[in-house]
Amino acid sequence: MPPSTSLNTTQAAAWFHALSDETRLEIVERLIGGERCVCELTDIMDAAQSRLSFHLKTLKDANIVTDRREGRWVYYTLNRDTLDEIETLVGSLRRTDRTAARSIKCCD
Amino acid sequence: MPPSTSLNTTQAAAWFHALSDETRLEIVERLIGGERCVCELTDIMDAAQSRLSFHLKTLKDANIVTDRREGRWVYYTLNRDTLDEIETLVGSLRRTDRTAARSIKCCD
DNA sequence: CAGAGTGAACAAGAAATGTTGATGTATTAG
DNA sequence: CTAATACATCAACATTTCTTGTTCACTCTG
Repeated sequence: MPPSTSLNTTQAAAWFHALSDETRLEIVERLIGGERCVCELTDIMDAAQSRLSFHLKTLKDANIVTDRREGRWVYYTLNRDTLDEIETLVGSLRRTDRTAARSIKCCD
Repeated sequence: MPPSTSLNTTQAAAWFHALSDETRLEIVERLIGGERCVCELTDIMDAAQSRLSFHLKTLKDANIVTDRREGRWVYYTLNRDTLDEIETLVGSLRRTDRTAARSIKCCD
C-alpha cells in the first residue's frame, strides 16, 4: 500500500545522505560565502585533497553543488535550486495534519 | 580556521542521517497523517518488526519522532519542532551571499 | 618540452550501517 | 497463572561509507 502523500523517497534520501556527513556540511558551510576552489578548501579545512575530492563528488552527485573549471582550478558553488527543493520538501513533511485520525483501529 | 557561520554540524549531520534512508523516509511519510503504532507500520509497510524497530529508534534518537506507550502499543509521532528546525537550517544554507568575493586569491 | 601544481580516480583497509532471525520484556486476555 | 501480543534488543552477517596513499590527466610556466 502506497502512502497518502507522494514523496520521491529515492531523491530525498540521496539529498539527505549528501548532507549527513560533517565534512560535507563543513564544505557546504564554506560555500555559503560564495564559490571556492578545491585547493582553497583543502587549505582552509586542513583536509587531504583526495578526501575533499570524494566528498565534493558526493555533493555534486546529489546536485547540491555544481562545479566550474577555470584553467587549472575547479570552483564549487552551492546549488540554490536544490537547496530550495530540499527546504520545500522538509516543509511538506512538517505539515502534519492534526485533524488526522488517531489510529483508532490498531492491530488485533 | 572556523567557518564564518556557525552551524552545529554534528546536530545537523545527525538529523540528515536519520532522513537519509528510504525506509525511514517512508515511515516519516506514513506519520504525516498522524501517529501510528509499530504494528500498523509493519502491516502497512510489509516490513519485519525488528527492522522497523531499528529505524524507529534511529528516528527517535535524532528527535525526528517521539513515542508514547499506551498499554501494549507504542505510538510514534513526527516531532514538528525538529522538522521546523531542519527547515530553518536548510533555509540558512540556501541563503548564499551573492555579493561575496569570488575567491580572488586562490592557491599559488 | 620538462617540471610543477590542481584535482579526479582508484585500490585497500577500517568503520559504520542495515538486515535477519532469535531472544527478552512488558502488558493484556483468558 | 498461563498464553499471546507488541515491541525492543542482540548477535551475526552483508553492504556501504569513509579514509589514506597512490597514480593519472590536464593545465600552466619556464
